[in-house]
Amino acid sequence: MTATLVPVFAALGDETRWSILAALGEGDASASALAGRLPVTRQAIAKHLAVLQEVGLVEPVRVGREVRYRVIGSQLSATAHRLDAIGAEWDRRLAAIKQIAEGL
Amino acid sequence: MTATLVPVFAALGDETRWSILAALGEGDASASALAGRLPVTRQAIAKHLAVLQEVGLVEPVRVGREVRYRVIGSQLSATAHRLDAIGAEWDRRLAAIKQIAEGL
DNA sequence: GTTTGCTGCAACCCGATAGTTGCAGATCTA
DNA sequence: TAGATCTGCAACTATCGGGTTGCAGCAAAC
Repeated sequence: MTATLVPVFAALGDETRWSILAALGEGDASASALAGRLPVTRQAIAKHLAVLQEVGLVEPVRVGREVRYRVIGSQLSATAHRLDAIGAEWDRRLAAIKQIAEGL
Repeated sequence: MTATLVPVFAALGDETRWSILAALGEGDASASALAGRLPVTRQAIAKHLAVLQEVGLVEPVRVGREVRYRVIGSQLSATAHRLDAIGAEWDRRLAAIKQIAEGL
């Protein structure tokens, strides 16, 4: 269902990919259309879109002869919640360790 | 204050780094100590710790002649919340676009 | 004061990946 | 049918990053 967490972060760890996501945020667009707005080649964008699709952050939609891509915001939210849970767990555990260390 | 978002994700996009974070979750440890538990060299771990420190996910603590590292869970939570906000914003905007597209 | 153990720096290797150009195939339009 | 566009595949380059080994420096222990 949801992709494993780490590859999602790897996908999000690239500026160009965020530019693409930002551009897609203003409406679905094809790789060619995005190439007009961003300072990289269509093929480079196509590769990035493949990566984003792989981890479920984006989804292709055929419209005639072109392939538009749409951002899946819920995947972003899901990832955020999993990360938040981990962060909270860490704080909890570290607090426990700290108490032990303080001799309580 | 909080590091820019993208480098944090880049830091979280590596399995070994998660192993290190997980190991640190059971208590602060030095690079040498971690090298005993993980299947990589001390220097490799040192590099990873430098990356993690750079983005504020981890914090060094001198203890005598060794340098222990501690996870900063709150940074993880902060990142999660920023990501969640972005995801929600995206969903909101895309819903609006969808309504427009449906002629409403 | 010598030995032990931990840190830090530098050079190096290699695989992954961001980016490019070029071309072939498919599809809409005139 | 011909021409214009958009996609997809392949080859190639170059940089980055994860990992290694080796060595020098320094703090603790004995």
